[in-house]
Amino acid sequence: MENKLTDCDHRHNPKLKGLRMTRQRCAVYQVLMAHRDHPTAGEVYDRAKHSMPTISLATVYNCLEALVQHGAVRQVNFERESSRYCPNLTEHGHFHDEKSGTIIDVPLKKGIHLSDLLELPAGAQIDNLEITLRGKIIHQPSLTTHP
Amino acid sequence: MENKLTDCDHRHNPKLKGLRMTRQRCAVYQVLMAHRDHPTAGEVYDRAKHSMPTISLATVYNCLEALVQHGAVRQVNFERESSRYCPNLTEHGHFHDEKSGTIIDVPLKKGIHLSDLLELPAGAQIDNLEITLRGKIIHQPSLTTHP
DNA sequence: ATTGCACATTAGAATCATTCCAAATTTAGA
DNA sequence: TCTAAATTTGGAATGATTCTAATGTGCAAT
Ligand SMILES: [Mn+2]
Ligand SMILES: [Mn+2]
Ligand SMILES: [Zn+2]
Ligand SMILES: [Zn+2]
Repeated sequence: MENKLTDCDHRHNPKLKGLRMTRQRCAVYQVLMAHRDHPTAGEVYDRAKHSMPTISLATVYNCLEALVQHGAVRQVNFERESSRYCPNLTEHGHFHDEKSGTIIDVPLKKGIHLSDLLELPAGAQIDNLEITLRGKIIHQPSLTTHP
Repeated sequence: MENKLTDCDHRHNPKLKGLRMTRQRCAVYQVLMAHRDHPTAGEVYDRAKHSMPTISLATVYNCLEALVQHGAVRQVNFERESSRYCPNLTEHGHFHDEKSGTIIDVPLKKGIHLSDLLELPAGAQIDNLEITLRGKIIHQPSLTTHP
């Protein structure tokens, strides 16, 4: 995937409106948008160095924090592992496949209300919800037959 | 709440069956059962020292790990904060009240299936589910009137 | 009740993701 | 262009957790 300069241009990307844009933030943002997976800060650092060999790890942490605060990307945590960063802004949880180590986005079904699922505390105003799943992908024998 | 010696006795507590019981594991387990809140390892350490002043922090970590592996307590993580430990073995999520810092158990409603809520990946076998909420408790003005 | 040994405890050192620091640089609006 | 405020940077600091290796103990089998 090419680096589109407009990715980091406020005029074309409303998600970044109001966030002061630096070369470094642009590079970090493009790293996340390019693969749409869930890299750690260290992995973002490695990828960002391709287009900007002088960027520092501290800056990658700073940029990721700015993007998260701004709501342009999400931070994802599994147990006590390194934080990961997610470019998918739709409501979703995360499935960690223990076999492959992959993290898979798990969309919430439409029209589901939290109060349908949980006995929420009275007066609770929910600012943030995180749903995390761990397990294995079992290969189902295909039901279709090969003639 | 009193320390009941039988808390850590395999004959009276099936949750600990098969787990080799030491004075330290008993003390740590009793700490968790006594308050039924969500202390960090450091907080468990401080409390355990009341009944066993010589216990070490490394041992508290070891005991907590053993109890978690055994399924006798649960480990709970919020973002990158210190792990917390939970004695409630029923299916529930956790609400972190940003005002008070308290963590409140949030029971799952009966008869809810994950597949009702999430578009699970095909063939996913879920070994672990974590639901984490962050927010504030808003005090509702009471609807009852005082004469 | 004794014994043997696999497993547990302990203090302290090591790890390592993340945050902090303070000096140099850059952004973006006036 | 000029300036103030924000950002970047390399390196040091932090802090929760894990590791190490010496010592101690639970408990099943005798
Ligand atoms: Mn993994
Ligand atoms: Mn808090
Ligand atoms: Zn995601
Ligand atoms: Zn709980």
